[in-house]
Order: sequence, then structure tokens, then C-alpha cells
Amino acid sequence: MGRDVEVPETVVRRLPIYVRALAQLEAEGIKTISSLELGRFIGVTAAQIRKDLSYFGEFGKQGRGYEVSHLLREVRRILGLTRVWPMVVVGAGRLGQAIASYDGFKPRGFEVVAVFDNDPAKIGQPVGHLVVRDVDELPAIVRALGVKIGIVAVPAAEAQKVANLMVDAGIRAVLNYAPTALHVPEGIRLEDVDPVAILQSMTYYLVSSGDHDPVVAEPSGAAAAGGDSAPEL
Amino acid sequence: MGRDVEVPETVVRRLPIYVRALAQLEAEGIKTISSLELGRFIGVTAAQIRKDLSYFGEFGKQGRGYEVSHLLREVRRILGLTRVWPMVVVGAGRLGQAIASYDGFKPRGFEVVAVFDNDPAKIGQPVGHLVVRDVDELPAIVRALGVKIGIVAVPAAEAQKVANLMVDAGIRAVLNYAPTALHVPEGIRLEDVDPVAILQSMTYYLVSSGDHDPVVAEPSGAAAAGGDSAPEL
DNA sequence: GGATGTGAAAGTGTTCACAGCC
DNA sequence: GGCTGTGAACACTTTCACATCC
Repeated sequence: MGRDVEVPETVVRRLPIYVRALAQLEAEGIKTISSLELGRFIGVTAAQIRKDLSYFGEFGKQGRGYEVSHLLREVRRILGLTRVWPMVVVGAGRLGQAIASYDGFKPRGFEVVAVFDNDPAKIGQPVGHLVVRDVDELPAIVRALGVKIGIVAVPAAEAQKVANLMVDAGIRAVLNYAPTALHVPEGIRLEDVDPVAILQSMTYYLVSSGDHDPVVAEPSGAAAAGGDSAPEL
Repeated sequence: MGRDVEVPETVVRRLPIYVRALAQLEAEGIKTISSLELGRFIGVTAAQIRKDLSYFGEFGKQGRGYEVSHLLREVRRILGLTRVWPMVVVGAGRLGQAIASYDGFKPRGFEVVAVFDNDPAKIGQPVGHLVVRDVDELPAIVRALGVKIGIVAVPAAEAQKVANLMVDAGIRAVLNYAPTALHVPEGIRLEDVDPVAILQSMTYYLVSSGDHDPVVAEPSGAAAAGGDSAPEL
């Protein structure tokens, strides 16, 4: 079995999908599943699932498949999901508020423990069951609570500054919602969430698949033609 | 130059990043850029940028680099971003509302033209400058407006049903925010947005990078600044 | 001189196919 | 019989390195 071999990043990115699927299957009362069935459920090949898991050990039984709750427990353990990870959010605009009050984190291993902004009008306002704090307090709180994960939810123009602040405070993983490229030091994890970028790649296939549809809307005004610039929250 | 060769999907997924970066550079007044500089800005290699672009044509000038606004226009055209794409959102909960009233779509080529739900309490409520409609009206509206893109923002349990409805109505690209695996027919584009899955893959590196976390503060790269203050919150 | 565009090489990731085990 | 775990084959992606052109 594949110990000692470096685990490809792409494998690590698939593990949460397995967790999601296995949790659903467990909730449906399914006790056992083969790589073929799990693959069909998720939309990947059976070989890929077996290969992915082989990087971490042997979790199945030949002739039988995998015990759902066992495999779920194991993959969660591999990902470090046996605890709840505290996170901080910077940016208390619409997006930051939505993130801070999102109730889908807790059941999957995460919890927003503080929301920050630098706008005096927002500081002190309630968001979910938290209160917006001055971003100046971030370093103290991150250190005090040992927070390792930060979420950037400010406009593009301020995002790098916020990321720097987070890293200096001890944050080790940054989830960036701002539509701009951030730079972090070696060793700090950085991932972008940019649904618009995903949409933009999908339109490539819409236009190139011969579906020359009735044009509904043209870029409205001269401004739109040039505008991909710094969107707001 | 690389005409006729099938364009790798991974290249198409990077194009929006180029658009984002080029728009920022243009806004900053930068007229010309080399693949090396653009690569540094985005965080990819110069060779990758040149190779990616070579699938679509020749956009640079040897010895000089790329003209920012020209390249931006070209990449937008390749992606089909010379028009505004109408989209429908299903699910008018917190997430659906946030999506429907997000003002970052318009400047990047998209517009939510309708929001649907099946909850009578939500139907008729205003969301942004729209009003929540009964999901039963979706097929008629999608057909009438020629909408090709649908956003799923309902709970996992209802997501597949919604996706089916969308596809039957003529939707060709589905952006799924529900944390569950969806299945769509061949030829329909499907992409997931699952920030929690991204977080879960980041924790893998947090636990396995020898940072055996003491629930309290750690010396981050620099010296352990400041005394340990009492946990707030 | 300087930077592109691109075949070829190197590196990664996925699929195959089957020995081995339940 | 059925299904896992895995080396080997294959496919895909990135990087190299250089001929080419401004």
C-alpha cells in the first residue's frame, strides 16, 4: 500500500467529495458500498476511488466493498475533520455577512468565530450570533484562539492587505472570495472561490457548441464593455 | 499556431483568470505586458500563459509582449463574454438571495433575471430588484428569455429535482451550490461551488504539516509577538 | 535585444487489468 | 464470484528550450 509516496494534491481535493457522498449514503442507511457504486454516485471511475484511497491505506474488503461508516470516519480523520476548525472572516459586507451567518459550516467541521471590518458603520453591528469587530483586533483574536483559517471577503482592492494581515497574525490557510490574485508566502495555503470565473469558463462551451441562440442582451452601455474592474462585495 | 487542436478543459478554466488579471491591469493603466510579468501577477509560469494562448491564436508581438486591452478583448471574445448572459436562480433562501442580489455579476458578463422558490411564503417577496416566483413558472421564463445558465441554490435533498427541471426547460449550464453530487445528461455543463469542500482539503495540509496545534497561539513566521492575551469572545 | 509561439521532453494524473483475497 | 489494491500502460499537462520575428 501506498505509504511514503507523496499524496497528489488532486487526490486531496477529491477527499471532501468522498466525505460528502459517504455522509449522504450513511444518512440513507446504506451500510456497504463498492468502488463502482460509489463512483457512479459521485461521478468518477471506480479505479480512481480505489487508487485515491490506496495513498492512505487499505479500507475495503475484497469481494465486499467498503463499510460506509468506517470509510467515512477514516477519510474524515485523514482530512483532519475530527475537530471543529475556527475561522475568521474579514469583510462584513453582504458577502461577508452571508458567510458569517452560513449554517452549513458547523456540520462539516468549521465555525466562524469572528467577523471583522474597518468601516466604523459596520463595527458593532450584529451578524448571525456574532458582532462585527474592528479589523485591528484581528491579530489578537487570531492568536488568542489559535485560528489557522481566514476568509477574505473584502473588495479586490483591499484583499492583499487583508491577506498580509492574516498571515502575519498566524493564519495558515486563506480562502479568498475577492476576485483578484493574492500572493502569500511559501507554506501558506491559498484557495480562491470565484463563481463568476466558473461561469465564464462555462460560457466557452455554450458559445462553441453550435448553439447560436437568439441574442437576448447586449453589453449594456459603453461602460460594460470595459468593466471587469474591482467589483464590490 | 494551434488551431484545430482540441482545447484542454484546464486551459479554458484558466482563461477567466487571465480576463480578471488583464482587466485589473487595464484599470491600472498598464498598456503592455510580457508573459513573464503577467505570470508573476497571476501566479503561473510564463510558458503556461504562452502555451494556453497558443491554442487560440497569436496575440503577442515578439520582443514586446502583449497589448493588454487587445488581449483582454480577445480572451473575452473566446469565452463568449461579449454579451451579457441571463441566468436563473432556484432557491430563495439566504444563499439564493445573496446570489440573486450580488452586484458582481453584471460587470463580468452575467445577470440574474429571475429567482424561483416553491415556498409560498417566499413567492412574491422582493429580492434585490426582482421578485421571487413560483418554480412552476421556470420553464416558461427560461424558454421565453432563452436562458442557458441555471444556478442551483436549494438544499441538497431537492437539488437533483431542480437540476432536472432546469435541463428539461433548456438550461445548458448548471452552477450547483448544493453540497451534493448532481447528474446531468451528456452535453450539459455542470460545475459545483462548494467552499466547505475547499476548506476540508486545506485542513489536510494544516494537520499534516507538523503544526501540531496547541489550541493556543504559535509563533507564525516571525517571532512570537506579544504576550498571550486572554481569549476574547 | 527581447519576448513570442511551439515542438519535444519531462512530469503528473488516470485508467487498465489482473493477482490476491474474502 | 466479486471486489479490492496496485504496478504498468496510457493520457494529459506543464515546462523547457530555441527558432523566429519585431
